[in-house]
This record gives sequence, C-alpha cells and structure tokens, in this order.
Amino acid sequence: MLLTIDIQDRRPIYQQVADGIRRLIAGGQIAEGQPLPPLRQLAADLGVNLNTIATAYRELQSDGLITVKHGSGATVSSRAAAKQSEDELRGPLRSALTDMVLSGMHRAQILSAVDDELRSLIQG
Amino acid sequence: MLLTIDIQDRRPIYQQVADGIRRLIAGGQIAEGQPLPPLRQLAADLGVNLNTIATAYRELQSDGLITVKHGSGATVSSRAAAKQSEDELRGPLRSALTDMVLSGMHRAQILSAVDDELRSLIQG
Amino acid sequence: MLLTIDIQDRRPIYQQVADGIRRLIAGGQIAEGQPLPPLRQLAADLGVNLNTIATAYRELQSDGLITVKHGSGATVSSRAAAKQSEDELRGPLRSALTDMVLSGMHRAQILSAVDDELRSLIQG
Amino acid sequence: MLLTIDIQDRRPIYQQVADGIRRLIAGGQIAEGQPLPPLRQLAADLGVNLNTIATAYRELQSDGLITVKHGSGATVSSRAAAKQSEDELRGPLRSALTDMVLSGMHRAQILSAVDDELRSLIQG
DNA sequence: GTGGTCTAGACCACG
DNA sequence: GTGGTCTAGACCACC
Repeated sequence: MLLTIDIQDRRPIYQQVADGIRRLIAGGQIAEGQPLPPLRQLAADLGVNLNTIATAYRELQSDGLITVKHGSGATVSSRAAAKQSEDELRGPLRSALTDMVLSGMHRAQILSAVDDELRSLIQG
Repeated sequence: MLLTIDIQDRRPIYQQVADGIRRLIAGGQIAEGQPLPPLRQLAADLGVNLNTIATAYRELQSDGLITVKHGSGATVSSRAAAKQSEDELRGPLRSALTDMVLSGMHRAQILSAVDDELRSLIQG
Repeated sequence: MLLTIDIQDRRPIYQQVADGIRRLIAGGQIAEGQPLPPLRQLAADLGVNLNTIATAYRELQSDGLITVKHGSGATVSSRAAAKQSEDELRGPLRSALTDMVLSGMHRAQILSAVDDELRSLIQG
Repeated sequence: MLLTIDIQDRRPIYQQVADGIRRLIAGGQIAEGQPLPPLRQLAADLGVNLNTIATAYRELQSDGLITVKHGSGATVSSRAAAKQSEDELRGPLRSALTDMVLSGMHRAQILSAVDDELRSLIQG
C-alpha cells in the first residue's frame, strides 16, 4: 500500500488517507473488486489511530468508491459508481489551471504538466 | 478588488483571502508599490470579521509579499515572491485530474477539457 | 424463494434475510406449515455465509414465526406473528416522506407519488 | 431542540441525531439560516459524547443540509441544496408501502397513515 | 467562544 | 478474523 502521510500537510490525516486511496484507485493500482487492507493493519502501518482510518474509509464509502462488507472487509467498488457530473469536475480543473496561468506558465508548459500528471495517474 | 470567499471551500476564510490577494499580485492586477485596501474596508466588503483579514495580511507580510506600515496601510512589496512554485501548483492539478480519471473520462476527453479551459483563460 | 440482498443496504445481511422471509410469510407466499429451504441451499442460492442464514432463522424462531426441527428442517409456524405492528411500519414511512418533503416536493406531489406506488402494488 | 435518542434503536446514535435534525428541518421547526445548537451543548443535553454529535453534523454537512462555519457554528443551509432525485426518493417509499400492503393494511388505511405523517411533518 | 481532529482503549456486531 | 461505534480527554484552528 503506497500511502504516506505528511504532518506538514494542512489536510487532516484521514483526508490524506482517503485522497491517497482515491489516487491509487484512479491509477488502477488497486483494481475493482480488490480488497483494501484491514483497518487495523493500515492504521498500524501508517502509525495512526484506528479511528482515523475508519473515518477515511467511511468517506470513501459514502462517495461510492469502496464497498464495505461488515465482517469481511472493504473492496473497491465499480468505478462507475463514483461518477461525478462534468460540471462538478470542471470547477477544480479551472481553478488549478487559473493559478498556473497567473503564475506565468505558458500554454506549452501547462500542457506538459498535465500530460505528466495524466501519465502517472493512468499508467501507474 | 476581485476577491470572493466561498463558505463551502474547505480552506479557512483568512487563507482564501490571502490566496486571493496572492493571485491578484501574481497576475499583475495589483502592481508593486500599490496600496492594498484598508483592513476595515476589505472586511466590510467581504462581510467577514476584521480579525480574519488581519490574519490574512499577517500571512502575506511574513511571506514578504506586502509591507505593512503602521498608520499608512499595506502596500505590495514584491511581485516575484507571489509566484507559486510549480510543486504547489501541481497538487490541485493532480487532484482535479484524479477526479476526472475516477469518473471514467478518457485521456482524450480530459485533454480536450483542459484545452477548452486554457483557451477561455488565455484568450480571454 | 423471492429473496434479494442488497449490499448497499445498511441492515446486516442476516437481517435482510429475516425481514424478507417475514415478508413472504406475511404476504402468504409461504403458507403455514410449509417448509422453508434448507440452510445450506438458501446460503448457496444467496451466495452468503451459512452462519448468516442460521442467524436469520434463529431470529425468526425466537419470534415464534418458524419452527426448527432438528433433522427435518424449518417450517412456518404462525402467519399471524409475521404481521408488523403499525408502529413498526410507520418508521420507514415517516423516513421516506421526510426525505421527500426535504427535497421540496409539495403535498400534492407526494400524495400523487404514493398513489402511483400503491396502484402498482395493489393492482399489479 | 426536540431530539431524543433511543438506545434500543438499532441505528447508531450519531445517525439518530442526524435523522432527527433532518426531520426538524423538513418540518420547518428549524428555518433556513437559523443556527443549530453548539456541538458541546447538544452533546451535553443528550448526554452523549461530543464526537458523536460532531459525526452527525459532518454527515449533515456533506449532505449539504447544514453549513458549518469554523468558529461561528452551524446553520441550516438552503433546503434546495438537499434535493435528491425523485428516483432516489421512490425506493424507500415503495419499500415502506410494500410492507404496509403485505401486512394486510387496506388502501384507505395506508392513505390515512400517509396523510397523518405528512400533517405532522409539514404543519409541525 | 466556536468546530475539527486525533488518540487510547473499550465493547459490539457481523460473517 | 473483519468493520462500527462510543467514550474520555487532549490539543488545535478559526473568528
């Protein structure tokens, strides 16, 4: 499980964990139907409290990204279930690109950065 | 002063204000040496507490971005400092792209969306 | 045996099974004295653990709804007991209506939806 | 704050609290824009832990039902934000009605119960 | 003053 | 074994 938490990061730990898992799923490092590590194990691995991981799992579940079966662990549910409307997706994209433009980056540099990120997301 | 605050945004308000001003400076909308609005006025304009703006100004000052002179308000001290490092810009970009991938969008669709946004940003 | 289990359902699986059987009995689809499917078969049919079905049967037995005879399976003992009290039926109804009201539906719209559903339930 | 928690209830406490507040909002007992009680006060009133209430508030917030401003409490946000698609609302309604029909209630009895509940929800 | 998060540890429910 | 919930108490961040 390639997850790291960073205390300097302003996001709460449970959020970092949820985001990290989200990224792993997006990149295909964890395939649909595959199990996630048990709460307690992941908590021990990351050196955080069990409840912190439980909160992260709960968030992912309410997003429809994972399916939790009581007594038999959590698995990645269908990616389709996680669909958001394209409108909801555009907002964060526009915001990220705006900052890059305002920072003086040129079109080509931005496209290169996007390509770079997509490569690491999709190819893994 | 083109600043908006968004209650849904997870960032604290003072952070949104600081980030917004940083962006205005980076984009050249506020030139070096130019004065920033008085604390009280900005607070009134945005409908937030005075302390909130004060905290934002304090953050910008400790970043060396603005100079606060007691009795005569705050002025922009350095535009260069406002530039975000490419690393800081990457985070939001990655997050936005991750969500798009998770939603099942294909590489081509994402690139098209990026192109679309960039066009409206750069061309105007 | 018209039983379905829904992983998204917040009720535990054994509860869904018990509720489902209770409903079949209440509706007369399984008559008094008639046998229920063997534990193992039902477990296989639903693709769940044997213990899960056992727990469901145990609950039904302690409610006096079914009789389990060692070696010869379970049979329906009382149809009357399967009837839910009106109070128990009100809870889910209130919850469903609450959500509709919260969604902004007007009284007439809600009544129309109820009528719609009742028609398909009773006539069809 | 007309909220009660019932230990016999199978739902977790935080869920009962969230559902209860949802009902109060639906019925108009708490109007849009009005503040909710502070976490600590509600926790004390109900005799439960602060975290339990925090979990309930978090759920309501992620549903868009309330707006939480750090440092200045939680308020009821626009009811419109809580809208669910009619399809999502139909499922629970159908399930509740099905149980009533199977329990032997007649159409008139069911409609009367619906009317009864709607009256207490909308009129308050 | 407000809410948010985390820990430690306990106990329950499910399969 | 798995996840879920709750408590007590601490500390932080925001306004």
